[in-house]
Amino acid sequence: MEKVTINSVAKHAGVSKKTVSRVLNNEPNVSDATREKVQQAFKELNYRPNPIARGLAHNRSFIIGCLYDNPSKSYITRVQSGALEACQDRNYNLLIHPCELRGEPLIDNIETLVSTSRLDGIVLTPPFSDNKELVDYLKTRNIPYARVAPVTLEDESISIKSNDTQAAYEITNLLLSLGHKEIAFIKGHPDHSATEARFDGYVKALGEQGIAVKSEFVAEGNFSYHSGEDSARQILESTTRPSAVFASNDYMAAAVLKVASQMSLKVPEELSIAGFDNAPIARHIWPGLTTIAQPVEDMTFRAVTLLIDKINAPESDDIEEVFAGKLIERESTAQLIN
Amino acid sequence: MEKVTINSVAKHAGVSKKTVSRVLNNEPNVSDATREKVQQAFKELNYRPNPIARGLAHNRSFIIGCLYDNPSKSYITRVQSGALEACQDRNYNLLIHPCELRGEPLIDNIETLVSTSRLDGIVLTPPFSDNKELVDYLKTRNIPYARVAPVTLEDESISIKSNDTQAAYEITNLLLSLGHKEIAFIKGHPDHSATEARFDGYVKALGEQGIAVKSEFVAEGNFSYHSGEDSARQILESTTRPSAVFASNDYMAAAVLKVASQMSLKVPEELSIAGFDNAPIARHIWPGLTTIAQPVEDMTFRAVTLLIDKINAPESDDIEEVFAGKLIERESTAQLIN
DNA sequence: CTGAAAGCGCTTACAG
DNA sequence: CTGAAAGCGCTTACAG
Repeated sequence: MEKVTINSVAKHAGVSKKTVSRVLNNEPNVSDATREKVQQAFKELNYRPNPIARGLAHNRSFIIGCLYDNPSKSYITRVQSGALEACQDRNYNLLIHPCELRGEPLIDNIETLVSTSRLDGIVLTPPFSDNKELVDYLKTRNIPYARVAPVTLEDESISIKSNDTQAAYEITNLLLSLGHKEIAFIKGHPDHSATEARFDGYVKALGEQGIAVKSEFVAEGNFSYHSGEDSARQILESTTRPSAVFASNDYMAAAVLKVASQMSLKVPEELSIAGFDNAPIARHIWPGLTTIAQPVEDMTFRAVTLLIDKINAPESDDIEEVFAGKLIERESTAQLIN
Repeated sequence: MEKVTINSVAKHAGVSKKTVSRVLNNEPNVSDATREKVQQAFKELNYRPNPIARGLAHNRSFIIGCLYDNPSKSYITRVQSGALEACQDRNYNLLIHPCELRGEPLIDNIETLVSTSRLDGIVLTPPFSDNKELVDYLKTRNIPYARVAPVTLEDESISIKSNDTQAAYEITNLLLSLGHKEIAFIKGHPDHSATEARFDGYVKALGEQGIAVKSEFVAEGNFSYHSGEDSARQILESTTRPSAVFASNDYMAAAVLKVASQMSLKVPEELSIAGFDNAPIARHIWPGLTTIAQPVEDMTFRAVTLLIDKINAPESDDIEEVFAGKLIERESTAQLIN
């Protein structure tokens, strides 16, 4: 295949390459006749602009980086899918960058990423969305970024929030309305600020019913299946066993279900279980998990879209939006039987 | 931040930019003294070569595309993780390209991808690894590619194979050795050639024991959880119920477990279940699934590594390697009780 | 062993 | 409305 460049097109259309460039970028100041002639040439030669050359001239890479450190593969896939869609809409590429928060020095790692890949912008997912050090670094380096689901860190930047506290409040209220009073809670990873947010919702709902939070009913998990197992044992083997467990993600909730099976506790008859996230496993196990569905794809799509807009109009205002989660009732929760 | 380019380095080190370029690319013909001077300048200025400029000059993008259409998110994540590692080792970037085999015209889609992103190479995962049309297109376009887990399509190219037939044979033999004779099978998606390969292993193992394959024990799934559910109902509600079900991936096996629970069939006491892939769900449900672990990350890592080598030495021979799967026994299979 | 020139395919000022 | 020149940051021939 002979290379088709802006020069071939210019020659073919009998205009200068600058004019071709103008048509390419939908700039004004081209006569309709010329524009059509050039577009005709595009078609006839099957011309595709070379993004690398364009990137060099613009000093842009048209690449967005996506930073994550999350144990949930389904979460990551959903994040990617939303980010990818937003990139494709605007002719950007997506670079994925898994990275351990507690691994090698974070800032060094990101510094290398940014300078070797010349990212135009970066989208932060939990737990990075709340990482002050990182956000500060990006700010001083003047690298555009957007945050997905930040919780604790207030920051003037594109922020697409979820309302974890409200969602956890709703799911706890569901359990309360089913007659449960002894409701245990399994916390997530301490590095993720959603952990506290979800716990707050649980505490708030109990508080409104005048129910005290019992420390033996609160276990420290870390969002992993394994931690859910340990937490479930600790909770279910305590002398006063709860009638419901609210695990702050679905993996841990699935682990509670496993432990319950092993202890021959029937779910939901003898134990109600609720999760969070609506991960695939929530509907792939039996009984299916009552949980909160977060619009993860939509949130990431929005974050990346706003990020790209920002890159192209740096003066624009930073936007903060909240996307609500949705309660999904499945078979793992039921009315308390006395 | 002032931009640090090859020119700044050259000025700082008191040499020409060509010499800097030579040091950068580890070319010979530079005196040790000069080389050190330049490297010193790299450090002092904290110089990072601009890959876009390099790409333009080389007519290279240093980007590898990863093509997939797979219902299993965990499979995709594992593929990505292996590919990413290989790319990072060699300073390439990874572009992910989910794509529906039966969606918009495949070749058009890939044509657009290749020409807009200027991929240097592309790694094909199932079901694309066996897609003759696609492989032919890449060949005529002279785009380097590597195939992960191809089965049916013979092709002179980098191919990292798994041995699905052998693995399915082993898992069927395990069930047979546990005393099972009535073993049902759930097939995968007809577009994936692993589907037939796995079925072949099942047929072979039964054949060696003189057991006929009963058509009512073979269900047509498509690798999705939902298809597993339908298949499980069909099989378990038949008049002569099997004592074991071998589903050709773990999602479908998990669905069999769900249906068994709903029918109050105890697993593994009354029904043994085996899966394939060792997806996370295999150990996240209870009882855990007996399955085959494939070294997916290693396979993809190897494929991408060889692909990048090939890009840099187009004359090199194409390599074909086979990676074996490993049988993992968990709680979902047990000795047949009469 | 080292460098000046030209070029990769596009764009941004600047002219007209 | 259109174009000739210079440049993005690097590399590939070609000289010396």
